[in-house]
Amino acid sequence: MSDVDDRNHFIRDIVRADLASGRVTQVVTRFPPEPNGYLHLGHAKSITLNFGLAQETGGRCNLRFDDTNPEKEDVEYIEAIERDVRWMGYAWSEGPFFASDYFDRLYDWARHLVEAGHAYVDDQDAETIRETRGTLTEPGRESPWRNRPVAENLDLFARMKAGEFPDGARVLRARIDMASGNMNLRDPILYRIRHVRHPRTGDRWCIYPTYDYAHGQSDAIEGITHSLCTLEFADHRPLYDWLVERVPTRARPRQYEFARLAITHAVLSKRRLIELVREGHVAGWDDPRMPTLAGQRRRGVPPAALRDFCRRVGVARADSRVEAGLLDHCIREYLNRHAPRRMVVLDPLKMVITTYPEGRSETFETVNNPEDPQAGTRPVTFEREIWIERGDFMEDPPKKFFRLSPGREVRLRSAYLVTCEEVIRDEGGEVVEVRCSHDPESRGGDAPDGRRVKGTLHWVAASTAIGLEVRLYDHLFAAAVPGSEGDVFDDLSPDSLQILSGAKAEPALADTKDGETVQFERQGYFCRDPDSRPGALVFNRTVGLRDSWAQAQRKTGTTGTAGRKAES
RNA sequence: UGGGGCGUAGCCAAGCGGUAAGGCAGUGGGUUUUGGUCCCUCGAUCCCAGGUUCGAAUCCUGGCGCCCCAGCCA
Repeated sequence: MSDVDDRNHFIRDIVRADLASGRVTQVVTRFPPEPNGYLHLGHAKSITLNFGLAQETGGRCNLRFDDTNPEKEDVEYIEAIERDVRWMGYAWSEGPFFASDYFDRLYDWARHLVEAGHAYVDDQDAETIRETRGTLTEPGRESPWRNRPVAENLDLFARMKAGEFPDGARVLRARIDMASGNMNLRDPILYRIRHVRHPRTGDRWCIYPTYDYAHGQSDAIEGITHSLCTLEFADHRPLYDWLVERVPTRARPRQYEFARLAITHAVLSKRRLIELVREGHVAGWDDPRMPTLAGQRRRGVPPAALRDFCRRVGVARADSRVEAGLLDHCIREYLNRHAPRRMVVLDPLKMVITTYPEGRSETFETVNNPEDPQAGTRPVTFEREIWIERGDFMEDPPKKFFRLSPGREVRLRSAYLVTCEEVIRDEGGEVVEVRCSHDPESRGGDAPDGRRVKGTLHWVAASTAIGLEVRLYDHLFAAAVPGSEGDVFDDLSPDSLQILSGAKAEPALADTKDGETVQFERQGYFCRDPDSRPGALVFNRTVGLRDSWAQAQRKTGTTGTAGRKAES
């Protein structure tokens, strides 16, 4: 994993060429979210691209809210977005900016367009405008108001602004070409009347600029050099250029489009995400199963892993869908080197070491992270009664199962080699306890005679164990491409959340803070959830460890071990 | 039958006329007090068909397939 992005993509080529040719002396990009929803993985790609490009070229990147449609926008989103961008590891030196900061200038520039005969006030209603726009194969028809005198247009536009007309009564349109093959050039609407209170400008305005008009001009105002957006805006580029060339500015921002991010087993459209939240399919915007940045944060995904993911995904113009497994890989790679190890038993089975004296206990210094010597060690208490993972014991094991089974010797991590001598069951035949003998010579986990055991188990001393709730999350959608065969919600996975309430952990786990991610040895990475309270910890599974044993079992059709799901 | 894009290995993605990078997934093997990590191992002639060229994934022509556009959303 590396934040140094050495791989190339076409936008970086363009940026470097512009710098080399002197077209620009400094790269200025912007990340322009509309505050009408939470940021998600798709935005992470854009954030990484925009801020990353500015960072690596010594330029700057503005956070700019595209708040031109007060009907859908809300301050709640503004705060969430700022928090998420910061969490991704990026900062803006000035601002944040808002398109609404430019409403006055935008209005003046619109008057300028009118004066030059490039825009006019159209009295037609929405329906008429739609009908006269033509179709994909037929040209549109010009509005009867298209050739209105400049003075009249100016007057009407001023009165629109003054609030003299009701919503939808008139619009300001660019005067381009009703017969263009590009629908965006068929006299696109620049301003519409909306008597709606704006989150930031309040009631000062009742006319609001459309995206097409506001975006490019805001770019010009901010001195943006490279305006990066997704593919569906490619058709808007001619309009983007048309406007910026006719408005009184010397700035010449250029728009470049790249393919938006799509991921398997997930849905990334704002509309879908809002439905998931509103209809209660998830616990909220920050549900760990959500592809929102808030959700990923709560899931325990490190921002560095997300940046790495975006880097690996690349930037191109081909529509694509990345496998969710790539994100998992990035998360594991980062956490493997950074997350301290702890022993936690998710599905406890009691083990009594019959040869170990009752009442006695001892402490072992255990390494916190074999990948990071700096992480140090911690003491772990061992005693006669401990908890082991139920799935680590099988009375009648399949071939190559090298965990515990009758007569078999395994290692208890950092402690002793133990051999299963007896199995205790309840009336129902359920195994409730396994009894083992231990080899006192194997203190620490190695036998002095050099004999080897194939299995190493994690365990937790019974008397000092702390209980906790563990939430095992899996893909929200079972289908790789949700909705590809019907309704999206039919593809919601029934197994996306499994709650384990009886897990047992070594005491050191209590020393974590909310949001901290640790590795539960042999199981996966887990992040302490803010729902945690003293004595009632809650951990979310961020991602499971790779599990070649479970994978092999799946392949041979054998039932996998309980509580283990690596999932790709 | 309009306009704009895209098509390189299961999934991403380099390549910009000189004889197919890399990552993920998968395979086989080694190391291992996490069946984790780590280390080796194995895969494509580039949507198709013609053409230009000593030579083409890269240029030309013609097909085929997929995506986007008819919001006073962004």
